[in-house]
Amino acid sequence: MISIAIIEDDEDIRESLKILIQTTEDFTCAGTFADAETGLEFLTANPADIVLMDIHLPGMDGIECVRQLKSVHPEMQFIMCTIFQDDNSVFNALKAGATGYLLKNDDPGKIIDAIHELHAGGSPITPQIARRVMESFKRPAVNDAIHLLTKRETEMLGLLAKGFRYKEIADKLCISTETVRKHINNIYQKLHVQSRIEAVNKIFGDRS
Amino acid sequence: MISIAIIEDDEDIRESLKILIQTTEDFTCAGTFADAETGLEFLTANPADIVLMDIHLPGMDGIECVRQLKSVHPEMQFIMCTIFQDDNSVFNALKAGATGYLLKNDDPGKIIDAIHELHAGGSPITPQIARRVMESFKRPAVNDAIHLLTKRETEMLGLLAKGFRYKEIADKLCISTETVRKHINNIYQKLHVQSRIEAVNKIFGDRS
DNA sequence: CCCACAATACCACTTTAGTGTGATTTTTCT
DNA sequence: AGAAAAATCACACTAAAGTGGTATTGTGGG
Repeated sequence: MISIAIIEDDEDIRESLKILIQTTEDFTCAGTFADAETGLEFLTANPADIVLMDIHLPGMDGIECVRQLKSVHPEMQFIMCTIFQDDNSVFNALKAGATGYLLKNDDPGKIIDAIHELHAGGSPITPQIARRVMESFKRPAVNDAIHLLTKRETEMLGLLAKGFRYKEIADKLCISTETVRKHINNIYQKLHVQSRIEAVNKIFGDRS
Repeated sequence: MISIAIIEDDEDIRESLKILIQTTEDFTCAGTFADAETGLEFLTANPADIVLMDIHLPGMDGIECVRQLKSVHPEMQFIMCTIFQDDNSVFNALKAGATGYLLKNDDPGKIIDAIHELHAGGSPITPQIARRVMESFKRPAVNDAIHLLTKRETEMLGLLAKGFRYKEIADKLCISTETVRKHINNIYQKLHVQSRIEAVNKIFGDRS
């Protein structure tokens, strides 16, 4: 039995979804809420398996609500519901922790499918959204600057990135720490940086 | 007109795909190749719009081939072809730069659809693969360990991650470098690390 | 064959980072 | 108001990292 909660401000849609879920085998409705705050409060204490979450809500929006619930119950799954496919909102929702989404005017069968798909470990999203996710995930592939480095230097950089000391790198590669030092110096010159973390950021990309 | 190249070692499949493409409106076949090396050489000089790439090939595999071609022609798109849905290979192919994939026993219509979808800016992948991509993209959102840190410490860590020296951080925040040193020491103790890069990796996640 | 480059190694020296301890002030929470 | 946590500063010391120069060996490309 999959427990499903609904957070949706439009009463008609909310009730339709509720009925749809209640009349579907294996699905049970864990509660319906008209705003993020109420839903957040209830679901924090009584987690559901899956939440159908409207993106546009009065007060706190659905994306923020996902973020907060996800931080408390990481295993809870979210499907975002929107009127139209606003790529950006959906994308942000995915970043916040949602796993899928559907359009409010999708037919009931599709909604049921999406929930099943999600519960089976899939991610109900359109190819367009998939592409955006993929593009942002396929991080800048590693900066072009890496081509400036030799094989050995690249290897060094990898170990540097992992936080090994010169001595440890030297032992690992069976060379002297002086050689390690030299290689790393060459790397810094090529990349125009003067510390380990700058080199790593330059090649593998910044975070934070 | 969309030009499509095929790299596939099985002659029957290769020819079927070729015929499928040649007989479809708007599609033209830019060449067929039985191995990655030949395809790589030709396509480097004569880029196609889309490449249907087998994953398992004699010699260089399709994933490496994608990686190399993508580095030379970033705009070239790739659809991986596999016999069965080997999640891991597909996932690696996506990391290497492929945008979609299909199964060799998908029916012709589905193959045509996938190509159109790709060309239209979508990403033909199954929900299962989408989920994996999403999960790795939605990276641990910042390690839980960060909750151990105070506001000021988190701020420090952010600057540390960017590669600022203690002195620079001190100037930026108008405090003494001794204070900076102290904060950072506290961070290291809380995270059980003993260097800047380890702390950064612990919180923001490793790369490479 | 020779040159350029990569990889190896050493030394001397400076700077930055990290450790240990202690103390004062400000905030925050109860 | 009072205790706890956070933020501030200082000093002494050690360990690592980074800089600059020099030299040898092997290897691949012209």
